[in-house]
Amino acid sequence: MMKDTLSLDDVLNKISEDGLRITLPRKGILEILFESDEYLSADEIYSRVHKRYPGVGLATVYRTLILLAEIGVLTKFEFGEGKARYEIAESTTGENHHHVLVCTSCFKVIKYSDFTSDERDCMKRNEQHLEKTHGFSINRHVVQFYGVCRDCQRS
Amino acid sequence: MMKDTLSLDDVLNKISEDGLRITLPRKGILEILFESDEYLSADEIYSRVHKRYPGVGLATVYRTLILLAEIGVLTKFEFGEGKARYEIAESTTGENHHHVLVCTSCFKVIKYSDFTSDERDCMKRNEQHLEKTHGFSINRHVVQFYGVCRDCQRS
DNA sequence: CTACTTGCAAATATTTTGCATGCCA
DNA sequence: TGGCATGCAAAATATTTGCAAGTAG
Repeated sequence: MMKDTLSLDDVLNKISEDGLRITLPRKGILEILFESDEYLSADEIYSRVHKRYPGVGLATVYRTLILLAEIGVLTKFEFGEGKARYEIAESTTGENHHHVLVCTSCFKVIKYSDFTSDERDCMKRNEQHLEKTHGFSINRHVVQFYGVCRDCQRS
Repeated sequence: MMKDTLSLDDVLNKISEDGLRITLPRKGILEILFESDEYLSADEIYSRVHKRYPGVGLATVYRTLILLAEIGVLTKFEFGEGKARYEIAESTTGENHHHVLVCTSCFKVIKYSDFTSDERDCMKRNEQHLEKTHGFSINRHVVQFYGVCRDCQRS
């Protein structure tokens, strides 16, 4: 039985197990991602990593993000801004549900976890139903509510 | 009480009511969108419109999509491909829920409407809860299940 | 008429790729 | 040491913008 949340060491182990190399850019990028509790874009990650480890280049950030998403330790999101954002996956195997509130005016993203247990049950039932009826193997799901936040409503 | 689904005429009326002009490019783009039941990207819309009305340019397509999304007759989506896709909104005022199954391998998008009524109720309850607790004014929501489709599982 | 729209080309923004060099295991 | 990784620059994509010319109302 796997832990609920991934640690930096879990990820480094996973990288090794997959026959990939643990390098400074990879560690740096993971540090930044683990330190942040927000969805980060590639250039945000780049500027933070590059400040700490000046050798690291933008192309490596992109390549690393793709690779980490492929091995399941990162999740990629898009919120209508025209660029992707990333976050450490909750786990490589278990639940990966991402429920957010997005402001279409300022692109603030609020993750909410105060959903009722029936939302969870409902999504679970649905996932099983869809896997069966459509022959999909489902890995994760995303629930996004789009609207205008309190601050933007005032202006 | 408004109709459930938007017609081309509804949209043209809305454009006029908003003080905007009804032009050939705008009509052409709307024709294409109404004829398709899939999510279309800007360049897909462009090539179809341009074939029918050779004068229409790509920049106009982009500008029109932004404008139509702003007045609420189009909805913009992103499925992790790195580009946006658009669809006629279900209505300018009522329910705008979009539930899909996305293949992360081939980017096939399946809209499903065979969700149980409790999924609908659940989302509705949640929406109201979130509006209250976070002060958002919510316009629409998106539910996306990501996985691998039957065809891609074979390869 | 007049101001909203358009087409085209140029500018941005984001992401990907080629290739010689670097460095982890 | 061998081959995966990296950095840089260039390329590929996607989207936006400036501006003169067109046209709907």
